[in-house]
Amino acid sequence: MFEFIKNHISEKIYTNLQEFDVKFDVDEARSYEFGDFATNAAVIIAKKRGVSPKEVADEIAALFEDDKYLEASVAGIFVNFRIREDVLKEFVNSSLESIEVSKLGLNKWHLEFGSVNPTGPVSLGHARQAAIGDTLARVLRFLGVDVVTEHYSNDAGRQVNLLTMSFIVRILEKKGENVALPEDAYHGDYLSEFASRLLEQDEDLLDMAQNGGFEGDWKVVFDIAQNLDMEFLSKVAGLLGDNSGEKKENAEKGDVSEEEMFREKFELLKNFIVSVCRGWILQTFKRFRVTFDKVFSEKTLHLSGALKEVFENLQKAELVYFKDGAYFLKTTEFGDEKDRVLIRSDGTPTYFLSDLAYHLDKYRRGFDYYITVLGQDHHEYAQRLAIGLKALGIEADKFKVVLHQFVNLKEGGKVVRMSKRSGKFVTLDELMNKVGVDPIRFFFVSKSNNSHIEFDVELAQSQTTENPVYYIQYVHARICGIERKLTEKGIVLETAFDGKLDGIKRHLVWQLIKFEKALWLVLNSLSPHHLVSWLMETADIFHKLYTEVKVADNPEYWPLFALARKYIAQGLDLIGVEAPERM
RNA sequence: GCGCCCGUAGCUCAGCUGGAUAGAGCAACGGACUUCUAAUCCGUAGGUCGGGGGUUCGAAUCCUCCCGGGCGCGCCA
Repeated sequence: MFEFIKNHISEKIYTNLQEFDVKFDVDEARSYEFGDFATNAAVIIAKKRGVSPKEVADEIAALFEDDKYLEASVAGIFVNFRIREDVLKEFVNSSLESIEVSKLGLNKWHLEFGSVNPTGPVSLGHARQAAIGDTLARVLRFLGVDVVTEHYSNDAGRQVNLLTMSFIVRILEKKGENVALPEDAYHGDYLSEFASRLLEQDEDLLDMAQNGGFEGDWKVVFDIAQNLDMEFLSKVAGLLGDNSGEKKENAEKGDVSEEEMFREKFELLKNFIVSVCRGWILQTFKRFRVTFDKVFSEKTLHLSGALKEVFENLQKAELVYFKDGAYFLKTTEFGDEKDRVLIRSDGTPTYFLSDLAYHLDKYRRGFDYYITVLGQDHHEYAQRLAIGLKALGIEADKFKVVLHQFVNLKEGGKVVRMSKRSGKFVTLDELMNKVGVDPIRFFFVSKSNNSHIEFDVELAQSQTTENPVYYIQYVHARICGIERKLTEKGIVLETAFDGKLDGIKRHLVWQLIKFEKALWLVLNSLSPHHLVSWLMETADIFHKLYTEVKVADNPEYWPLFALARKYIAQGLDLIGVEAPERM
């Protein structure tokens, strides 16, 4: 409806005034008092013609004298439009059937978000990323887009080796060994807990691992854990290349098969603990009402030779050179300030190379757009990635990165520093335990992506009733309450609207029409907060209407309430927040 | 030093593809529950839109400089 009327206005002006080469705006009027829509066409066209804006404004207004949908009025240099009452009524009655919005068409979009190293719990930063990504996915789907959501799991490389090493240390601790956790290891308590549960053969831990993709033999993992010793740990340390000075001399002498066996054990342990962490992460996201169509493992790219292929393609294109023992990509040829390493001097691929392989994989799966939601700290990386994609010769402008600012946690008026490796942070699970899902999902998408968020834990706990999310949910609960009450009394509720649409009642209908505008704003900015603004405004108008119109005495207004509930429920669903029937 | 983002009411933030008196929530103050849930409503108060300059008929919005804050500038991911 919104987009339809908008187009109707501009088309009518273009067609009748024949000003094809000017660009003017048609949008919602600045204030509801002025009208529903407004255009600045008069001032733009007047300037071009060299006449007064008033003259053109009158001309435009005259065009709409017998318009089917609108009545126009001139206010200074603007022309304002009001939708006719019968058109509004028609909107109400058809929307009671189903909410219709202009669709985007048959686009296929790929959305990647909530991608995290499977090395620990979900942090608040990732939670914001997931809330944004999931809301975008829901909105896009509502707009008719074919969406695939994907979680990319960085389960290869040094970080997961470090994780495994930390896990081994924790197991040894449980077995009574006197070991210290290295500085750069993962210090969170969860690994210690997982170690205990593994040694106790806790079935729930196995479940978690299997949810995270573990397919190995659980008994074997248990055996390995049982028989871990300090020697094993020292071999692991060598594997990490921590002490680069003492490159393994034992490799020369050591029994090859023994070395292979050690490797195998290490890989299995790694596979297990990585799967546990990934299962945990996915479980947390699920609780946060975020699910993914696909979980993509970085490791599979290494195993399939995808990295090698990308590297060789770049080599063939003569974009790679060898220097200081490492292979560099000539990103400077594409505007980067310096060239980037693809393969390190120790022969291992960088994250950059595997990420290029990952994006090529996405590209080959064939989408119209590829969205990646990342924290603001990745902004420079995002640019480099775009450059890398150009080097690969794929359509880089189909890839869009949505950056969001951080979540700062405040406790006692102080900003809490969060770091995963130190284990000092508040996790999404903990926060959900404290305040529930709804306030968090709501809060994380209620500000623009570019805006920093200050999350005050105490405030969230102590003042939950003052959270705006309840203001919106209360609309839904109130309407459900009325319906219950009236139905109990045996009052038959109207299913079609034919009352008078004036004052606040008309304002509400207009607000519901603007739902479509809010969705398109989300689409164009890829920032979900516009939808929350709409929800707030809608709740505001509804609560006013509620005090003004007593449906019990005026049952003819019931369809307006029913419609408000429908829209509020839809809006809340799109941001992943529940619409309760009572509060 | 370079790059990205931010600076709007006491607090947290909308508004930024230029337009008509700058908005909301919270906090403050004063009212409204024998009436569909007061987790609500009505009212009051609160702003040189960080600062200077520029473009324009018109700037919170665009350009530029300055000040202040966050983040990033690895053969980490």
